[in-house]
Amino acid sequence: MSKTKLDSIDRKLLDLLQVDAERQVADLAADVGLSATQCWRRVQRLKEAGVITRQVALVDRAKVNVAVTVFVAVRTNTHTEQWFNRFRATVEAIPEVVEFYRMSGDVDYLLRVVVPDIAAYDQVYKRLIAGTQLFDVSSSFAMEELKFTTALPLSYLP
Amino acid sequence: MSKTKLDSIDRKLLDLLQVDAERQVADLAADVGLSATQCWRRVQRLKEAGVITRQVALVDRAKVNVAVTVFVAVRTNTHTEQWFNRFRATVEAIPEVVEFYRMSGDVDYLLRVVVPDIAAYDQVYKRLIAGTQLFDVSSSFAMEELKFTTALPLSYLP
DNA sequence: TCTGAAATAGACCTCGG
DNA sequence: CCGAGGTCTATTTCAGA
Repeated sequence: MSKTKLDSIDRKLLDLLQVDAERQVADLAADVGLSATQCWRRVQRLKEAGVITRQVALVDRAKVNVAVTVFVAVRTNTHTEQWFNRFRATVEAIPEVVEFYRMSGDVDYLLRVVVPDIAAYDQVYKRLIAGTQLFDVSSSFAMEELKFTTALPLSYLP
Repeated sequence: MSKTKLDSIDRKLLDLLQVDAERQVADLAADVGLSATQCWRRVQRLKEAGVITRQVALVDRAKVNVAVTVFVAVRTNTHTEQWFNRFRATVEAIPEVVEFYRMSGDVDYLLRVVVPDIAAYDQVYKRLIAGTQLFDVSSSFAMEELKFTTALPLSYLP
């Protein structure tokens, strides 16, 4: 893996592609002031370097009936590797869990879960605690999603 | 907007496209057992119905130097609409904030922020509290991202 | 060596059956 | 509803700087 140096044109391309990956090469080229060929090569390099990992379709949460977001803060008192592996496997097998972090501080793990309603959340909750022994689980419901973007800020480029 | 009924083939298509939107129609068609034309029509309909909202490029967090994730829990004691509008505008203008929810319970708002390091987070923090009067701000750092997916679970389809 | 224009290949999308 | 062909786009090649 080479030292990926990204200049301002790469940055512009990423900015555009993070918002809409369907744009045509010629179109992008015009926006960044490059020939189509050159632009195509840039995008190719960004993919090969692993800067762009992949391209995905985003789906409307309400339209697939998972409008409810729940954050689940988990604390444990069993800090063994065995416990962790089991917990991790449990969580990864639950498709309703879309994010899963190991945290510093008070809470040990934080999960973001998407479900249709509270009843469905209860099912997920049961699956979670069935897998492993948890010390404390605290669920917070999101009332409204005010911002959600997959576009990362590009002001800190290497 | 028509009542979007999604059958098991739509579900399969969404499942595939949520993971990789670059797959070719003929390829998808083979996987779901449809003719290319029919498959193309399905995907088209999913887009027109707004089930698929758009297609984006996902970028490697480490490669663009925002490897650190911070969750910011915000509490306020100024529950006016004017305050909210100001806060919302402040938050939306900060590209480091990638998620922003209004919560029930103890915490009023939850933000997910991505930055290169703690110093950079401090800058974001300052921008946050500069915009509006906040009662309490509590930051938790993620040590490790164990799971992150943009793919929603499709077991609750309408 | 690098650029960009033009050829090629291949996928999308439309249309007739 | 299906497949075949026309059209458009990505990709490669190649001549020139």
